[in-house]
Amino acid sequence: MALSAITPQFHLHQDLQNLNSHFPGIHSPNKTFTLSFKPQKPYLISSTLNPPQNSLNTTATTSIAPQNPTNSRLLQLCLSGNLEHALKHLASMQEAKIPVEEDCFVALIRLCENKRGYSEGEYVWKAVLSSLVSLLSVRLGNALLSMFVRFGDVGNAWSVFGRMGERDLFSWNVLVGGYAKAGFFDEALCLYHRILWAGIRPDVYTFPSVLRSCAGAMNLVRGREVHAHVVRFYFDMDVDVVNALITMYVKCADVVSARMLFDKMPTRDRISWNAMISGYFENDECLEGLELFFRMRELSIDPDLMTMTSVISACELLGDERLGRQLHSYVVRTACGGNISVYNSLIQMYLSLGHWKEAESAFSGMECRDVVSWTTMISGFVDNLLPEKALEIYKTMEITGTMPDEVTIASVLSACASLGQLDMGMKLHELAERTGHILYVVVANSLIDMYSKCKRIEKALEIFHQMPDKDVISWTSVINGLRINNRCFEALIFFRKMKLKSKPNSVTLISALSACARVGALMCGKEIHAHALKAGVGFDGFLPNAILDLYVRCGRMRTALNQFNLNEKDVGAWNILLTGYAQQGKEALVMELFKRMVESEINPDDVTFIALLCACSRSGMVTEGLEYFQRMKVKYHITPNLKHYACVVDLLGCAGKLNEAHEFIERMPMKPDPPIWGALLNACRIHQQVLLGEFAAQQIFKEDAESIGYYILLCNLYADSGKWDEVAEVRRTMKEKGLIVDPGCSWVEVKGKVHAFLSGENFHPQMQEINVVLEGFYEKMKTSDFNGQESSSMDGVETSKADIFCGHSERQAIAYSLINSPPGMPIWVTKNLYMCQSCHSTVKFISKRVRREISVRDTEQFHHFKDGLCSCGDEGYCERNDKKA
DNA sequence: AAGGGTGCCG
Repeated sequence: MALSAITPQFHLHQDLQNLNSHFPGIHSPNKTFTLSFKPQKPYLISSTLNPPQNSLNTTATTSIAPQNPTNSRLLQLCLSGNLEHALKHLASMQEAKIPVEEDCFVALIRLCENKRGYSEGEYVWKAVLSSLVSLLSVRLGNALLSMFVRFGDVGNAWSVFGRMGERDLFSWNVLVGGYAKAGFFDEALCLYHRILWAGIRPDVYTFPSVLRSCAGAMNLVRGREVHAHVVRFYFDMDVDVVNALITMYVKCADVVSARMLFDKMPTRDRISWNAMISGYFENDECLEGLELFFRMRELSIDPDLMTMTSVISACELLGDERLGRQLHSYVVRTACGGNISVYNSLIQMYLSLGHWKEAESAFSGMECRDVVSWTTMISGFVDNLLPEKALEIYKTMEITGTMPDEVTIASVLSACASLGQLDMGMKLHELAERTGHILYVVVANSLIDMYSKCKRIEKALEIFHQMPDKDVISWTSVINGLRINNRCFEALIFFRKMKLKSKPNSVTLISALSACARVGALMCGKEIHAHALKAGVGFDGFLPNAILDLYVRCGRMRTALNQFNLNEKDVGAWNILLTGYAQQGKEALVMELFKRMVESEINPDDVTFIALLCACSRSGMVTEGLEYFQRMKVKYHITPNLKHYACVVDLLGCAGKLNEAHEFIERMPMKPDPPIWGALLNACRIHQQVLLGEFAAQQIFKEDAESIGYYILLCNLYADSGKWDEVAEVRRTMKEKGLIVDPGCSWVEVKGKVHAFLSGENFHPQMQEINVVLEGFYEKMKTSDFNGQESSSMDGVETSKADIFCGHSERQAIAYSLINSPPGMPIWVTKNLYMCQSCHSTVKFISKRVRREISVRDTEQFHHFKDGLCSCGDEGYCERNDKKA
């Protein structure tokens, strides 16, 4: 039966009459008693009792010592704390149908409560129920109420409450407190008003629970009403009640009211100070909080553990490392020194300010550590981009025998994710399954992220589908996982599904936008852009730059520039634009834009120089590129990373300076990684330097024998040099290793819908028409002199050459949009692999025949085809861009 | 006799 069934639906004026008749001094000005009653959560009860109108002054049944020896024995067992025997004794008494006296039940219930024996308590409650003739006495009922509330079982507490013949204020207070603690704030407030209607005068124990409910519901209006009640009942001088009021105001974000109360207090205890100080911190008014903390010190009131933990975490918010160190030394000198929580917040403070060495020494100096200490270290190392150290700490934690909780597991998983440590991640998965921690949403979310980042997207999807409750982060993780596993199309399908169930946040939108940008889904991206603006998050965090990135990657530079002008022009925005122009092959614009960036006093960062180096590399501007590389180090004090070195190798190598590139690698201050050797291998392919290329490949396979891209490069190197036996050898190795070439995939957006074409698959409903159209073009190409220029490279060996890794899916995409879009409309295709020379020629031909602009964006750059020409320049294309597959 | 008020980890 629902709570509302026994909650009388009072009419407002009737309530007021009631109230006025009991407390003539109290009337109902303003909004004080305008209460709304929401439908209640259902609780099973088997009583239809209404609370008595006035249950004050009811006396508990006087307790009488047990009359018979069996009862005496039970009482004795209870008093000696032997729950197990007591329960056995109870069972035997029930079997023998010996009535159990109230005293025994009360003692037994208290014992259950003290021993935290929930199931035992429930058993006793059933025993009480079965022996119950009429209604529960106040004494027995209160004991049961107290026990169930302690166990957080408000359902049973309510059931007990309903079976009580009489109740005193204690009964009401316990129940209100139980609802408040269990998070049923509306129910607690409803009960509070029933206390008033019943004509009972609340006491100092009532208000803290009621105020906690107002705070929990973030209901300032109700909180103010209760404040008015406090004043009218003359409890506004009681320190505990006023402390609760301060806390209520603080949690409802009304710090000013809290402070007014605090200032008016005739006496304050430490809790008043703590509530007010931490209240300031919670409301981001750290300076005021610190000021109050110093006032407290001036008044020689010693801060306690709670004061210290909250002030220390305020240093974290303020970024005040100096004060943090002072507090640290204060903590060491005082009694707080041995406290785990205080130390935990110190460690957290150091870690969040990036001083992980201090955190480490504070941590190692701790006499004892709890799971929070360990977890703080682990997640702190993850945040400080030191996942290896996070795993080290976790391994030590395992040795010391501390059991990880759900937060620990989530943090360690995030370390595994950033390290790509699948083995460790799978061990944690097993652990989470075994301990039941997988039921926590955070744990499952971290697992999705870990599996995605370790390239096990199927596992990630499996976990996602098994989750009973998915939150925004679950959806975002799976969308992002699909995106980073090159399954952007599916990512967008999930995004659509998500919108029906859960509200995407700005992180979700960024991930979805990035997926759109990847597959060139402009309309879909625009929709998300509009959604973001409508939801009022369009300018949150990285979202403006994600939108900019969408337009740039879809090749809509004009729209991109508009967006750029709207955005706050941070380094990120400039970098996106620079990278975009570099991909469009507009080197001169890149240089110009960089000049303007510097003029507008934006400091370039490492990414900026990657864009610049790429632009130089693409246009063969070796001198300029090397100059930028120097400038980055000398003028901007940016230490080049592996990606910069790879860019320089590419720059030198593609320009034919292979030996210089090799020497450059040898001179590197760090160990070259596979992508750097890959750049050299690619250069060797362009300039047909088989020996050096083979050397580079050897270096790569020593470290990375699983990435398919390098095998394809090597294959192409051999193919371009006519070494067909070696090609076959490499392909055999690939097959042995089970490496599968990504199927070519092209996306085209027609009428706002993205269509994906997978090479080798023919399941598109219009596939027949598409093939007819393509056949037509091939026929015409044969008869025209258009294909003359590349006939030399297309004869005989064509199928064995680089083209085998293309998939040619872009042809289908183009044919599809020719059929389905109006004449003259430009066509935009996005591709997951590099466009092969044969496709390049075909598309050039098509663009001339149909007089349409066709843009194909492959993994490397944009090809804008118009009137039989491509923006990349045909020579340039053969040289540089028919290289990597 | 019991019940209430303050802090730390993703």
